[in-house]
Amino acid sequence: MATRTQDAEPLLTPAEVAAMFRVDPKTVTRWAKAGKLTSIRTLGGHRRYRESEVRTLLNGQGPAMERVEVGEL
Amino acid sequence: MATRTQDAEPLLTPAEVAAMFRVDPKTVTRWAKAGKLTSIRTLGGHRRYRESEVRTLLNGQGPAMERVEVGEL
DNA sequence: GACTAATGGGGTAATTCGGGTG
DNA sequence: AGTGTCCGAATTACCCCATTAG
Repeated sequence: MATRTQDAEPLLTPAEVAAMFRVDPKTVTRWAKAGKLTSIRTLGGHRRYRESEVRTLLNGQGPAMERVEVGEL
Repeated sequence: MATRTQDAEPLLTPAEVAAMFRVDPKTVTRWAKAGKLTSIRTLGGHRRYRESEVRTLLNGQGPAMERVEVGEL
């Protein structure tokens, strides 16, 4: 492999994840506690979530999934 | 902190969609099970619906097909 | 150090799920 | 085939306040 120097991994705050799932930030916290979401804790104890994982979960289970069947609007 | 993530579409809760259609939330669930509505499940199993799709269906005429934003892969 | 906004933790209602029935 | 209601169980939403983030 290569460079294990710096991985700029986009992290999301609970409010961001909650907005994407249309749920309460507290609910996202419960998911993290339940182990359904990978939570990265700050030094103060707050949680941060990986944007890549959140997007994957939002799409259901397929990262390489996209469709371009645009109809009329 | 300020919003660096705008990859989320507006979602609606079953109660919201049910109120818009004047039906029971259970009926909305049946529509989702029948494939007439795109349902996005939360990590807890609850369903969320796309606000854009619901609006399109409310308008009546068009099919259940709407444009999907293809992210940057 | 002080400030505003958000988060964590706990606890309690409200909603939703799933199946079965009218 | 489609919808409304019943039930039990699970999940989620909103209340409090102390701490953390920036």
